Amino acid sequence: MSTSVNKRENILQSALAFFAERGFDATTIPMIANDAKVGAGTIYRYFENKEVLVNTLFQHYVELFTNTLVEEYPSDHSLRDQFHHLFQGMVRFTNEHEHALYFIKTHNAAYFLDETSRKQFEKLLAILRNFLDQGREEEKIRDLPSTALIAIIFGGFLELHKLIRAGEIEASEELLEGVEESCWDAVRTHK
Amino acid sequence: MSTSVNKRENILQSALAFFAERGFDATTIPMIANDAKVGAGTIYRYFENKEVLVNTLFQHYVELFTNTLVEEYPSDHSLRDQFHHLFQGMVRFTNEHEHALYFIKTHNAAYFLDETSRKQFEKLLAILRNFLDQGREEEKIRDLPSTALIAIIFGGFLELHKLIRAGEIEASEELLEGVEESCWDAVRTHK
Amino acid sequence: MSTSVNKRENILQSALAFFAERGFDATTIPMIANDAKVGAGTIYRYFENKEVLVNTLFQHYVELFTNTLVEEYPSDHSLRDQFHHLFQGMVRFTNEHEHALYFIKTHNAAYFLDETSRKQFEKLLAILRNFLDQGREEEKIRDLPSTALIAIIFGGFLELHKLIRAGEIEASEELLEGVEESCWDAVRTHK
Amino acid sequence: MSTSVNKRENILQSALAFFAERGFDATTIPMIANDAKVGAGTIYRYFENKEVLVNTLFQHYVELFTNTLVEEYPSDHSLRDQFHHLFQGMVRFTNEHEHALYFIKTHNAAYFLDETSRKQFEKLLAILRNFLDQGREEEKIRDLPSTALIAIIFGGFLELHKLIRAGEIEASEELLEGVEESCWDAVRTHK
DNA sequence: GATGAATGAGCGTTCATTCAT
DNA sequence: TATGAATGAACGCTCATTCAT
Repeated sequence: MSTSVNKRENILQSALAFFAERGFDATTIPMIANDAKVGAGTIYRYFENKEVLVNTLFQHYVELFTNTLVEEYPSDHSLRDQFHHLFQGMVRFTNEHEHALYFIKTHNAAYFLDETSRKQFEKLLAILRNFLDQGREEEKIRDLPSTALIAIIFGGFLELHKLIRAGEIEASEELLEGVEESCWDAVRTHK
Repeated sequence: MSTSVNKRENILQSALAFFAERGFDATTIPMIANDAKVGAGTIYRYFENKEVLVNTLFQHYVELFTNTLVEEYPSDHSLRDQFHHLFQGMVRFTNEHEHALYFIKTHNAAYFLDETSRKQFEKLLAILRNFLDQGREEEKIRDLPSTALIAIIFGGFLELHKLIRAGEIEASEELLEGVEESCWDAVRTHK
Repeated sequence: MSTSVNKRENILQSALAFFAERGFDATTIPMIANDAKVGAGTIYRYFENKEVLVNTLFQHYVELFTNTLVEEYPSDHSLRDQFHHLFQGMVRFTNEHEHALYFIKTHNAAYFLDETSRKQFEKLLAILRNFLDQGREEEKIRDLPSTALIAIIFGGFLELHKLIRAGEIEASEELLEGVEESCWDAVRTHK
Repeated sequence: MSTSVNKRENILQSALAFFAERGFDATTIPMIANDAKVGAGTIYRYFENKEVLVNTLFQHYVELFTNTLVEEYPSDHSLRDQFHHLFQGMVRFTNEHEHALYFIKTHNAAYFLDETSRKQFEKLLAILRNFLDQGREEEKIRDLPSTALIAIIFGGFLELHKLIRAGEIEASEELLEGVEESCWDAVRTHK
């Protein structure tokens, strides 16, 4: 039981790391099994097949990320504060789950995602969209489709994250503040 | 004669579309052959193997994109004009080559790229880096690593492009102007 | 456990028979798998690839044959007795391993043999060469290159063996004694 | 016409060299076509397929060799002289057709030979068998199956020939005389 | 429940053969 | 007649998945 939970968790962690680093298609079940220190067959006791595994992983982390963004959401603070909360959520989530956001980003349009995964991802987008739509009504956010703005924030942050992961730049406090400011300037109106 | 050119071109176009949509590893030679309406073996008359095919494609489009950015570059105009030139280059290139930029973005760090491909891609980055470094000296561009800013522009634009390709938003003149402005605001200093 | 050993052994036996009968290039993995009653993939659990399989087989039987020739070698008997020992070794080895010597003969110069295989085969030749060189010093063996004499014995015996395997002649005690005498007369001096 | 004859001849010569050096299965049609300086398709104007080509070649050279042995056969000379004639025939044939005898030897039991080829080869053996049977009646040839004796001569001579081809020993007059004597001693009775 | 040996579908690739030119 | 571009069957090999232990 406790063993089982651990095994399942080990499998998920190993799979996450490989999917993020090499992608779903370049990752083999033996690789995951080996890294998770379980038999290859054991993976199939916890996950029907490789696609179920990747969807489970995707849904889990999208939900976790969604919760991170939603928790203690400062609805009654300024729009800038709300943006800060969201951006900090990204940062914190990435710190806590090294591979998760990059995995989500590189696999969110993949051919093997099922309905549930796509819907889960939609829910995440909805939160960001709500924020932006509200801001646009107040004329504090640009009159561009929310999806486009999300793309800029998400895309920017995650390409940055990729560089940090690759060791090409260092994730200092200053850098992150600068990037947050940059993203905010990308999104807000400059009357 | 003309047939051969067409076959080679068909293979390249089919491969580009699949690589962009599913990635290199998830794309099989039979998929490409079928889509290009040639026999599987025919692909090997034009390309030594799958890796040569993907490198050929990568180098071709990185070079084409680089040329697009470099052509008629307004060196003596304002930084904003230069940015416009670069952004318009992206837009034009993407209009002319639907899958190319997305393919470049999703494969530029792939394990199967050869030296030439990597160097070719470095040349492209150098152009963008030069632009940003120059602007930073003039204190018109934020004091963030160029790679990070490139990530924001590239990432933002391409996530947007992905949405356009997916048909979720429409690529109107206004939208693109708005996104350009948004990217510019992400990158420039706001005294 | 015992199953695994058997599978490996079955694969080796099937491969040996095909390699001897049709040659390495004309033998396909599916042929071997089918004959050994294993899945094609199973072969790769035991042998890294087809070349490793053929080299394993080659080395195994060359060593076995070498040992057969060396065991209880009558160094202090007459040259004729030594020849008898070697010839009997060939006969016995061929009786115990139907296809092995023919396989060795037809593949000993093949392009796919690795260093170890070549060295192993050299060791076998060295034994025969030593015997002949010693005899030539005593002027009991013809003054022809040892390699040439080995070729005559080996070639003669194995062409004979081929006929026996093909069922065209029967391997009686008398026949073998006659052939031994014939080979000995081919090799020795007739003062 | 003359061109055609040449093309056909070129194809046969190139095929012979490759078959002798690498074997039938390791030889590709493009290899032959390239070496013969004809298009790959051209080969199929002269030979229905690869197997017909190899059978044509086999039959041609077996017949040629047979004729070499039969020509000017000294029926009324001594057995030893007849043997000399046969052995000289082998030598001469090998000098005139570098790859032919080795090709015949390495392919005479191949799975792809047709009925005609096998019969042709049988005819060649019959000549040698006749010689031996006659000698045995006179009690000048050992009482061993003719096929076995042929195997010794053929096997010995051709293993020797292989060494010469490989450059491991030189084909001097003396060597050949010595080998002939050796073969003769292998075959004759030593009352 | 956990394992990993075994499987075979399907991959990338080669090459005998065909056929439009 | 001669060609070589094109084909697809079949190769060697990998790996998701199964199942006896």
